[in-house]
Amino acid sequence: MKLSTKGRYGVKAMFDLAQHLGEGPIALRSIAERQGISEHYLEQLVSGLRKAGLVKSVRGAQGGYTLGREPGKIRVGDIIRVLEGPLAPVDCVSEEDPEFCAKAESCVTRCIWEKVRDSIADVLDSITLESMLEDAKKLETDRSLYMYYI
Amino acid sequence: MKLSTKGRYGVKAMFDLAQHLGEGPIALRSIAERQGISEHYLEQLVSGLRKAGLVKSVRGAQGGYTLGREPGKIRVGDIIRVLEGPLAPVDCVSEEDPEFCAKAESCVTRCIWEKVRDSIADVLDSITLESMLEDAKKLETDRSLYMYYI
DNA sequence: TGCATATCTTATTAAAATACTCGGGATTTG
DNA sequence: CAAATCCCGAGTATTTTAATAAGATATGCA
Repeated sequence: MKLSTKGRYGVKAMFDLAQHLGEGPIALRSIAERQGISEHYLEQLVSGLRKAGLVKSVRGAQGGYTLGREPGKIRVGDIIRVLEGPLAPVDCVSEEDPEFCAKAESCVTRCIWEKVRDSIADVLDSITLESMLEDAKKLETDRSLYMYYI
Repeated sequence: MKLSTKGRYGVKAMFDLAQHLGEGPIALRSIAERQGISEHYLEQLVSGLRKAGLVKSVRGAQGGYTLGREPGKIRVGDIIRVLEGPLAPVDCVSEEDPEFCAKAESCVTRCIWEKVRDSIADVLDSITLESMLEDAKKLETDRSLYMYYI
């Protein structure tokens, strides 16, 4: 039940883009350096995000990537689904075209995996890049207040 | 974010044992046949479950396995944790000894993985073998009622 | 125009994890 | 004793992961 680096790196990279919103296209190299990710590997991940419309690219010198739409309209769930495939702890309850199983109607364990899938989806779809930016801001002021009292 | 066969087979096998409660020790071979699992592979999984006290073994002819405690006191989460390791979508929020990360205090993505972990744990720890038996019974009567009306 | 900077695309690969398989030993019942 | 069963460790084929590499394409700027 682990996320691969694809999902983790992808969320990091998208959040990095959100943090640099309005600064024009951001080069992958700078994202990779800030987040400590292999640039070439990140390239592959971002390629998928671009095809899904989550980022837009600008080629050539001074090029780079920007968010495909407003941060409030990009959910962490959207990112994870692109990079890790449809949410599903097991294939028979996949969000899209679940694997057929003859016993599905009478399967008790299936109900469990459905609940797990839905609870994960609820969490990931309730968090947007915008809400993450707000959280980061809050974390920042909390920390500076804390420093102040010490 | 997939469960491996270890977790899936393990839950199936434990539920099978619950369904045969009170029939004395159940041989692995019969569980493997009913559930369509490789017997030798299941052996490895059950070995872990035994060390964790979730099943008891009886060696020798007519031997087999029984549940280690009442079905109401065995949560699906207990089974998954034994077979798949501590719940954690990423290592830095592992349920036990999470991987150290210097940026943990100010990490926004970390909060996400914590929420995911907790929501998964909530689901898996709310389901016991006993509640699964009840669900199975209910599914059964629902299906026979349905058949009756056709 | 030409060079530096980027994205884009495909192929290859090393290492790890997964899902078994196999062989043999220990223990108990009939 | 023989059959059934659990117990244990080693070996292995396949798949996935996480990169790495090499080159093609596009663009801004001097």
